[in-house]
Amino acid sequence: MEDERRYDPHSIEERWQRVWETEKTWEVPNDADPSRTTYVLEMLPYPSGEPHMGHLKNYALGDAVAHFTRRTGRVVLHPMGYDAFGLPAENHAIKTGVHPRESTAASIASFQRQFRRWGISIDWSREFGTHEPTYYRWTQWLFLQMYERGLAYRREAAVNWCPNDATVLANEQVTDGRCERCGAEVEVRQLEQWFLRITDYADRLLEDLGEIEWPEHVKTMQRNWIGRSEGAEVVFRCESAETDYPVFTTRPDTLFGATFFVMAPEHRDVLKLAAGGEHEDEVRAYVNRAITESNELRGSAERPKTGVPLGRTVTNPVNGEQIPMFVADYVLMEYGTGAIMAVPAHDERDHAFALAHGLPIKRVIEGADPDAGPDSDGLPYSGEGPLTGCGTEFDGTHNREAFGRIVDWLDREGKGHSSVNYRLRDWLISRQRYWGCPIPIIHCAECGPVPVPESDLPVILPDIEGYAPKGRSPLASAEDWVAVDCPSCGAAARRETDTMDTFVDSSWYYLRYCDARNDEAAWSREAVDAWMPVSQYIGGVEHAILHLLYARFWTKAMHDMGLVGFDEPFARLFTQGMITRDGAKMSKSKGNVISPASYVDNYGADTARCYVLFIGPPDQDADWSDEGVEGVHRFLSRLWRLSNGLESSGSGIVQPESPDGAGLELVRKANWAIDKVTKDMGSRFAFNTAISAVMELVNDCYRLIDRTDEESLRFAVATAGSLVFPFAPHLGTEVVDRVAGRRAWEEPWPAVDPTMLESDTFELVCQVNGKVRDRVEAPSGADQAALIELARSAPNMVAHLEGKQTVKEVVVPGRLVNIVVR
RNA sequence: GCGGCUGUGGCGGAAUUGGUAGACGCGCACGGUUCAGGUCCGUGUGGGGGAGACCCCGUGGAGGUUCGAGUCCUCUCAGCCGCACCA
Repeated sequence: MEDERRYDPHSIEERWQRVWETEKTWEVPNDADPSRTTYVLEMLPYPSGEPHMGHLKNYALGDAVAHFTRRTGRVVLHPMGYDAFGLPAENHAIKTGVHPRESTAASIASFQRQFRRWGISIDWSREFGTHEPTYYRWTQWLFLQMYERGLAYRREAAVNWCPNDATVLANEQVTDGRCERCGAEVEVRQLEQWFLRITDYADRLLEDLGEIEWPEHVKTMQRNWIGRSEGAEVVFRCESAETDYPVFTTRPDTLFGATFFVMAPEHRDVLKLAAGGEHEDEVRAYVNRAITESNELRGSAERPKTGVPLGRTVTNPVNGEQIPMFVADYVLMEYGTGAIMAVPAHDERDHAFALAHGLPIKRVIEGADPDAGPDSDGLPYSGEGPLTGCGTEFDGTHNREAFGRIVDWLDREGKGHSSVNYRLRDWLISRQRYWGCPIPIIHCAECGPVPVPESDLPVILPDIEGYAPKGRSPLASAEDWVAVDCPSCGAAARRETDTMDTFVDSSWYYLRYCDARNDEAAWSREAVDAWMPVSQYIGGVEHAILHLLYARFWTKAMHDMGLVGFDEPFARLFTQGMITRDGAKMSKSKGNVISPASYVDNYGADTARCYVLFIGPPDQDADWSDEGVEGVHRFLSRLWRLSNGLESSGSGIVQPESPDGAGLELVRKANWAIDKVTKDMGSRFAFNTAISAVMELVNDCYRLIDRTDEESLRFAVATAGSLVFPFAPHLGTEVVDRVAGRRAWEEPWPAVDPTMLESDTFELVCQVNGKVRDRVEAPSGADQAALIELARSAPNMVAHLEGKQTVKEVVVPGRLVNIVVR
């Protein structure tokens, strides 16, 4: 019934998966010799529904790297876990009433099944989900370590508020200023929130980008996100209020051109300054409107510049001029000091505001904006040039020089100093959500926030009645859980009811894998130092900023606490491209979603895995094609049929002593393939060309099969199996087993026989004036003169050289001769 | 607006250091196997010209450097992504 001549991936794959499962082939010890360890890690999946094509690509990539690395003699840690807390499971619970724990467990089970069917080489002894108390106990512990060192703190902040669902939203839940779920316009509310002090690490996060091998565009994105600006803090005094107001500016060289002064609506002195003045009511109304408006609305640069005068002035420290104060929503409280000096001649925004409010525009740098019309004054001009119109010795000085001199002057006068500012904000980690890690803090009326004692960890996430948001954290409804005694004074107190952002969970999971079953500590320093940093991290670009920045920050914080001995978590990073369908992102609404499971059912895991790697360069987006899958399946079938037609040598993969004719050709091709695949895997992520090299080898086997000796063919086929193993581990194993009687994963990576990479002759390309005119067979060792002679005597060369005068002869040994003529 | 990425046959892509453009796969065409279809095997396949040997053109576009450019430089067009009132 069963056709023996037919490649049957399912029986092959199940058979080897059983071996790997029972022998625990991919498990590694915690205390491996650090000089031999390599840590290969793919970003852990968020378990929601079934794995999709992006997962298949991610883990096929990582597994190829892991397999290849193992066979080069390294001990490889290749673990798996689940980023299990998060909003989708909670939203599902709100809709269906099913506890997030149940839907998450179902999804995890599905991921586990699929990963096993795909044959991914995972050390299952280290598996965990971030929602398990044995994991989040340590998330809480680490949070408290940060709290004790002041790295975690609580303050009031503006957060996104959905008036319809009566809940706070995560930034990720706000799309175009609207609530992702109900579509209501999001408001801003001031609430007490927990933050992690990532801004303390801004400079190190920036500098250490130089030490890690990451794609340049990811580093650039992180640099832009951190947004370091150098400038100065300058003090403007408001005499009538007897208060100094510092501002941050990147252009202290334009200080003489400051003609007004603007404060953010959130600035706490705004109402006080306006009080009693003629604009008091107007200011109050303006501030009230501004602070309830969405960031989305306020953030637009195209928006007209509005604002209200405060009815007071400040003194420009360099010239003593009194300039008017305003409140305007284009100034952000979160950046700098929440107040700015406005230089309308040299700043686009200040210019727009000055025009709208009839304020003076004073040029202090010579130059004109190139985009300004010929009849305009060329303002606002933000370029460089000499200073002008200051009425001091600075006039005529180039602004670059004036920058430093003005800052020095301010410093001497006690009116300012050089300063650095960052775009990066502290990381807001509290979420008014149920399905997350509880923040281990107890609020006591007497003692304030008190950490939960270490011995009481973990603070278990309690079961609750309803998940629907009611204007406060869902956990607040678990009265029995919330009410506790203060660990410090024993008085009645209440637990913190916010949970942590899920990015906290995923900021340290890679450390836990190193020592996943430790119930005494988050990890032992020895285990972590043996494996970390991750040698190769692989995941989607969508995490280029948040996850990858948070994890770097976390590692640096752990390093400073002495918990780890390194301060970058991921030495090398690879970001994979998306798999699209008909050129578009797969989504349920487009109806173009295809699942890996159906392809694994139809063609086997090896075909599905090979195809996602063959489809194109892995860092680029690639479009899925069913015909392409069949092509890869055909290739694997052809390799299987070759192995099926051969008797096993039972003695390993052995290159024949001295093959000749077709046999020699095959042995050479096999060595060429070894060389090609090794280079493609070892020095770049070129899986697509590596697979095509094995295809070429297989094609040559078919081409030469009738003329070659069996030993050479066996060597070529076994080599093909051995080389394809990292991409198609089951078939690779099957072929090496059948033909050579060895277990592919235990075989060292094949070594090239350099003598087989060379041949006696090569094809010499003959050019005249850079154009190919002929090709001739040339001996490999021939010298330049001999090559020129050969080229000149090639038939079509003779025709092109006839009657021409030679100007120059260029020889590239082993490749070509180019004769330049007139 | 700022920053980044990508443009190569009918399609996905290859060309690692400036040295034969189009490897490999898909698709298509023809032939073989087969009762037939499919499978499988083989041959061909950038465009144009020529009976043919061959010739011309060709890597988004325009220039440039070079004996030689998909690759380096300048300008430019198109598409995608990230950030965006950050003083």
